[in-house]
Amino acid sequence: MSKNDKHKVLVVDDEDSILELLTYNLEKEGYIVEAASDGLEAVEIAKNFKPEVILMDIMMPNQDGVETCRQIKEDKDLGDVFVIFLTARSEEYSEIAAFEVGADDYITKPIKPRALMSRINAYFRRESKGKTTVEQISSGDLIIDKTSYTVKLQGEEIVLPKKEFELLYFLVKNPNKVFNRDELLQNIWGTDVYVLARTVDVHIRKIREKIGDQYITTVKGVGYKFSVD
Amino acid sequence: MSKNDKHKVLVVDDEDSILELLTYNLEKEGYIVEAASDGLEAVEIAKNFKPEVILMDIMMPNQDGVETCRQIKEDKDLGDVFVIFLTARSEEYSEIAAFEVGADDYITKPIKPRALMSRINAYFRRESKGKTTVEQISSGDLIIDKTSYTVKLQGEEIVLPKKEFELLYFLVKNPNKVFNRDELLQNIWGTDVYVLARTVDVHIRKIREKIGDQYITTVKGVGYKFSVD
DNA sequence: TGAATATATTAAGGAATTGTTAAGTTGTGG
DNA sequence: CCACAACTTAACAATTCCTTAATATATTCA
Repeated sequence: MSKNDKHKVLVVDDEDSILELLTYNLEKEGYIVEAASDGLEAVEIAKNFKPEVILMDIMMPNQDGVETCRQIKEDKDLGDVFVIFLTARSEEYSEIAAFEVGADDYITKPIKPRALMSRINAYFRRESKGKTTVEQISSGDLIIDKTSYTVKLQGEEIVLPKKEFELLYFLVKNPNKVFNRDELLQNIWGTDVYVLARTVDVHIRKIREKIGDQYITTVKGVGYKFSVD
Repeated sequence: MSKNDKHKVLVVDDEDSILELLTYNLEKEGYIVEAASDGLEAVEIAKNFKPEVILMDIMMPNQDGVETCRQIKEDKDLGDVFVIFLTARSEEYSEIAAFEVGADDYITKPIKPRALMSRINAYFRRESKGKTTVEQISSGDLIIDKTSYTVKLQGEEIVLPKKEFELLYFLVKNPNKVFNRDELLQNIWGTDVYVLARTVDVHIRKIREKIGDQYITTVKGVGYKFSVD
């Protein structure tokens, strides 16, 4: 997962050891994590934190997971959060009760970190798929295809490395618009990656080397743009 | 789903809680649902109810799912019903036994309502369109035959092991599209199998060893794709 | 024009990703 | 129960990519 599209997950459990386990693994995968140790706290945190996924124990003191889920699902600001219950196999909570209040999935304890991560990753992957990003754009004699990471130039197919491709893709998506190096870094490298602005130059050169000099124009003192007549 | 094209689903399981869960979710989606709690009852109900889909546990008292499925498939009035087995992962029932008696799909417990529904909905969507299951696809000088798990390459026939074949098949079915390792795992290994992403590399290498390096392209930092001009 | 500033180019080191091999595991059929 | 094949994991090698830095070239403006 790239650094600039971090997802937010709220974990809720009354056992500290479980919270730690979940938090540790999720953060290792690059998620932003907050933790709550009962249902009341969970609702409070959720309101501000606005997580995309909540991992929550069903059995908790103060307020159980089912009730907490209902409250969260009723809140129109939080309503489309994805709620995953953690249940011990022995627990006699009815699955129906959980799904009636809008739970989306459940995972039985004991928690296997790898399985959990794969499931959460899968969720975010599904989510991001639905969005209609234009996968292929063309400009003049260039065809740029994100699904294959290739650039087609007069019939010839060129595979670009990730950064080069994304840089070119970004410029082509915004034709004739000039971006300075910092803007390009923000958009392609991400907000929390710190590399020198000059790095952009090198990538621009590599792209030009492969597709020719006529597409990307340098605007001195400002930055670069993709030129289209 | 509109009222006049409601579909009929029969659910069969010896655990009441599962029956309830399935019934609840299916009815919420607009299906007409009947329930049976063992194989004998299932056959009885099926004869009158004439469901289009049967969701059935494999392990049941009185008469197990495999035997029940066989009986249903032999009945000429019910023969083209779509049978989906529910299996606990731990169960030692072989997939082969199930498919030999005509099962069409299977789902491993624990049941995730959302995933199940999307699978059933997908089934009915396919049905209404008229199904075309492609068993053989070819690309360039490669012919890939799913019925025999073989790849024909310039006349020479190569038998691939299951995982290798399915991986190649998937890539060929989506030519020029890059998939990252997680996507490949999800699509070939399944959503609830948890193996390391690097396992994909090894399989890719084995495929390349057998068919040559020119077909599968590595897109560094992204994943793999099957390249076609 | 010449100094100052900005970009282009190249090369090199390090970081990250992938390739490859081999050993351990599991499952299957004889 | 053994032998074999398939699958998974782990370790290490090879490669590619990214970043930096150093130098060259180009542009701007006094």
